[in-house]
Amino acid sequence: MSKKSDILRVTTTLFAHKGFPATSMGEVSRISGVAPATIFYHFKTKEDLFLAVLEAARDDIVRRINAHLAENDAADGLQRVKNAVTFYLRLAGEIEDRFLLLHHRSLYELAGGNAAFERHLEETVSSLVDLFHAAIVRGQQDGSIAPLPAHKTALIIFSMVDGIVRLKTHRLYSAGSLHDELLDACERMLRPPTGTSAP
Amino acid sequence: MSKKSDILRVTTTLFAHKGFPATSMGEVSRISGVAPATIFYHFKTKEDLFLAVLEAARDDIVRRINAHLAENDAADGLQRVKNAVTFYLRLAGEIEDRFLLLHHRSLYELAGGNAAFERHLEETVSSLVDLFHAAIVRGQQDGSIAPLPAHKTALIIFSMVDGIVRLKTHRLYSAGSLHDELLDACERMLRPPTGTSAP
DNA sequence: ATACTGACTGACTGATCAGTCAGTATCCAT
DNA sequence: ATGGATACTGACTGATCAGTCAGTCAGTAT
Repeated sequence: MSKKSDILRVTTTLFAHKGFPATSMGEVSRISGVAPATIFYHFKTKEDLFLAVLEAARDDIVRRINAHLAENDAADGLQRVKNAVTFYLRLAGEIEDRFLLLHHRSLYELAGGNAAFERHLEETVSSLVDLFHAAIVRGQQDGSIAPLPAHKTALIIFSMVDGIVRLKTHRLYSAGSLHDELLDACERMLRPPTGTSAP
Repeated sequence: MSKKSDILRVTTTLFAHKGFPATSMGEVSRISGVAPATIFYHFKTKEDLFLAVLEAARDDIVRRINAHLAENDAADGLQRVKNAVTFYLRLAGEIEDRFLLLHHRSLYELAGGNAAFERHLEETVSSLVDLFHAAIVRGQQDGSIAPLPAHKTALIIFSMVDGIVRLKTHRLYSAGSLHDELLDACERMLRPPTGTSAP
């Protein structure tokens, strides 16, 4: 099992930083110290290898999110949204490789012609958007969040947070320092007009 | 000048939809009906061609934004931000190719090792963020926008809007229908606490 | 000992890649 | 008409690509 995990580990960072088409199997072989033919023994094609790497990354992220949610139970829905934003930013810093991987356009192009990639992409986005969606619904129940369309608002917040992560991983601006302003923006965006509170 | 513009036109859509590494010069040649050697006559290398395509796309976008700003003078800063958001979404629909191009990761990877790409990328992001930044500053002067850190807020709004564009161009969810909610989100995020208005 | 297994590999293939080069066609200015 | 620039091309190259294949090897069951 050692060589197979070596291949996965090396391929994760290569695909994350160079993308699918720009990464050659020869490079994976050279860096991991595994013979080219061995890679094709474990993974039938280059696309299969990419899919395996993507699924491992997604599983890792989802696993960490679930662990975080299980351990942290915020006071109200709004606080839970803010917790989720903070956690998302922190996670994107801790396991940058996996986020770079999920942000690659190669993924979207392959999704156009391959059902497995398409399913993977939809599931990934859904599970991340749901993270915010659940918190918003809860906030609307306890009165900490205004009665906005929950799913659309979740998409907007996801776009916003994911966009900041993108700026950060691409080293555009010092996006890390946007954390406080991002939380403020969420609060202003979500809180009810005035003084409305839990029942 | 006909062949050169043929090459640029074909390459724009190919790079936009397949990315830099996955697009071969042979493909550009085949589709544009121009001999491979002719492409290298006009553009010294593949990277040079990519840079030319990117700069044409950026120039096009900036030109359209300037034309829009010259023709539309909103009532106040907040309205100007909302105009900019609407215009950005509309532009991303009208000239999807150019936005797909700017969203490609290849760009960011090339920016890591090539000063010309790095400069291009920074200038592009700046000119788009500035669009929102100028409107926010004006809104803070006329009292329609709360006294938030203008540049950071502009980055957050840019991330949000650009993220929605991404969902849209990648056909994830019906992100086009998020337009109204996006404007609401901007307004809630930006407007002053209560009843503050222009002097 | 024999037979079979999964893990692994070196050597190879045909296709395709970006890029080159010598040479042709078209033009306008002299 | 002629010389020189500009536009263009077919034929080519060496490198690299994803993927194949025949076969080695350690372990294990019979």
